[in-house]
Amino acid sequence: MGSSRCQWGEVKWTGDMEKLWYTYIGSKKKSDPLVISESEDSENDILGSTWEDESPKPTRGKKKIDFLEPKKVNKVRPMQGKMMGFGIPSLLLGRFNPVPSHMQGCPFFYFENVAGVPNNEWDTIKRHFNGVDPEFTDSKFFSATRRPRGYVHNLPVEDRSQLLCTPPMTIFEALPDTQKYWPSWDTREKLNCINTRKAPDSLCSLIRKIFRMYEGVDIPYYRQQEIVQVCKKWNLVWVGPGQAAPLEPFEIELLLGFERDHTRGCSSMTERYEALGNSFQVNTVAYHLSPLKSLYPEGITVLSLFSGIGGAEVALDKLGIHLKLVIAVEINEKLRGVLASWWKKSGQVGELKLRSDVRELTNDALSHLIDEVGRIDLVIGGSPCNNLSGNNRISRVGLCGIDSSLFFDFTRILTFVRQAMRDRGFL
DNA sequence: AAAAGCATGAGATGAAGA
DNA sequence: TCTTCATCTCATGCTTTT
Repeated sequence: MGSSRCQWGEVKWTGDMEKLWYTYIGSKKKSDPLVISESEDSENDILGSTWEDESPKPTRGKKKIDFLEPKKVNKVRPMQGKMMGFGIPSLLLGRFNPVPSHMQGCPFFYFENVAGVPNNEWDTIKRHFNGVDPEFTDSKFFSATRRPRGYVHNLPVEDRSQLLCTPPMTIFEALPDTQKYWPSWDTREKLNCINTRKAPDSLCSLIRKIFRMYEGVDIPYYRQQEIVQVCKKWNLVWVGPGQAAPLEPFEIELLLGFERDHTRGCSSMTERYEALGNSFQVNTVAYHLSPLKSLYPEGITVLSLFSGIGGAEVALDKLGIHLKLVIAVEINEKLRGVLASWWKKSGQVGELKLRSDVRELTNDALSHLIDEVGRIDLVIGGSPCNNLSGNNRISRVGLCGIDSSLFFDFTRILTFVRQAMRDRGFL
């Protein structure tokens, strides 16, 4: 059942292919119309007549699929919403509680993590920041990719500004070469969230085969929907006729607001995808950090935790804020190298201090460090999200997870630094 | 040894409908 | 106001290939 004998040209649709296809779509349902469609004769499938006669029965618990042509075009979703609406925050001023007085002032702090966390962990995060509300922002308002994130900070929100160099805001603007291959029925304007893994080539060749199967005839609407579904799920773009492919690292770099080949220093493609998937979207962060420019005309001293490929540093630099001194803490040696090479390449004249592990920044170590540097103006970073991300099906256990628990080092370090600044009269 | 392929859903959100 | 339904998610661990 389901294994079809129908054949178009050289390509035969086998049971194995079908199984793989549905694995990639992510559907558990084996009673989807694909099976029905190819059980009997394939002629009707191609012509689509079967599907127009078939009245879609919205059975409970099953996924409803439109068999007919779409009646209306995609609606534009309103940009505002409730607490989790991910609007541009300046439009929502007054919605957030003010930062408690004892959390205001020097040093500023800026913490980032994924928006969709289990167990109401944002409440826990808020509690560990002494009641500072997270601000939820989606990078789709600053770039061509989605990236819904929560940011806890005590930065001023008045007089924010975006980078003068506005990034491409749509897929076609970001990837103009792909436009001529984009099927009309793939109506995406924004890419989904960049993650840490590349889509497998087997999926892309499967899509190629499907296009070859329907060579000369229209691809049925339900099949178009399936293809769009996998493209969304795996963030594929069209790089040839009927040919979808994952984003190249340099494309992700540009989408996230970095220079091309920013992560060239990584030791492998796998590592490069992983580092980029874990990174900030530079323009979004720059928007939040923009008020710092007028506050620190002489330059800024930054403690950057979980630095990764240096999204925070790049954002500050793009804002034109002079980096007097950056203490960057990053456990991956290659990524420290990426940051160091950017530091040199971008002509920084300030000092870059590299540390490897936030856990090694004990109170004693911090004390020494602060004696050495004097004053810290900004503590910034995003702690590991693997135990929080919805993509994790194995160990999505929350903040207590083996990696995500490093969050508590962020607040521990922040508390110590704030106290030290207070002791030195910098508050 | 290193890199890539492959199999693995729940849970939250928000729009639309009842 | 309540229900339904589509949509999306900074991934992990094992196996296979290079």
